[in-house]
Amino acid sequence: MMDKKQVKKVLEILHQNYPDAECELNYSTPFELMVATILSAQCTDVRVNKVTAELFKEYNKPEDYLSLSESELGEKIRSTGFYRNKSRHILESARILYNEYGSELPQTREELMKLPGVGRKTANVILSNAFKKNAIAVDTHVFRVSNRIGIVNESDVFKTELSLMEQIDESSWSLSHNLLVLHGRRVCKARNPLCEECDVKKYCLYYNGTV
DNA sequence: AACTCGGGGCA
DNA sequence: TGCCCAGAGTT
Repeated sequence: MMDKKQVKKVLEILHQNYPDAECELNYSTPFELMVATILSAQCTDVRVNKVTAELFKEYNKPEDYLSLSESELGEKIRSTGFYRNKSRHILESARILYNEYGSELPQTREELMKLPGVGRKTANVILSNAFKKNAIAVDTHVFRVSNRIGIVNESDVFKTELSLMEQIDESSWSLSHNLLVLHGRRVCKARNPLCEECDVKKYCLYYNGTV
């Protein structure tokens, strides 16, 4: 496993490759970020962006969802997949936020994870991205890329989250999440990763161990 | 830990 | 046609 100095070097290289990383998940309100992140489960980013761009024109606050039925919202978000579950979760969460939180999102992980459809990953995205709480969200990209390179060596996403917090300075947790996601999407793909055009391959355990 | 939800894009 | 994608909930 890499030491912190090597990790920092890898992240610096990735940052040079992805200067747009800060702009990821830049929704205008925490509620919009929550909805978009719920929609993102097992769905590509371009489709989520396409759906939210249309949806948020009329439905961008919890109260906007109170009069929607599950099937009505389901049709609007159909193309993101799992739309019946997502529709139910979004409507239930909107109702809870309206009734119990004055339409504002809570800022603790415990309260966020009580909202239907909000798991640990989504809660951490909201904390780090909307509230700057310095959480680090581990999705499939972050899990795969950080373990391949050797930034961490863990068997599940929760342990990966804890190890990443040890390996990365707190001030760059949020940025590092975005860098690892972008690298996972564009280069370090789940299947057929583009190792030859990867700029951190010289540091990568996966590349140096298997190729 | 395994299973289910799911439409759309791509080979 | 078959495979895969910004996860979460239930058992």
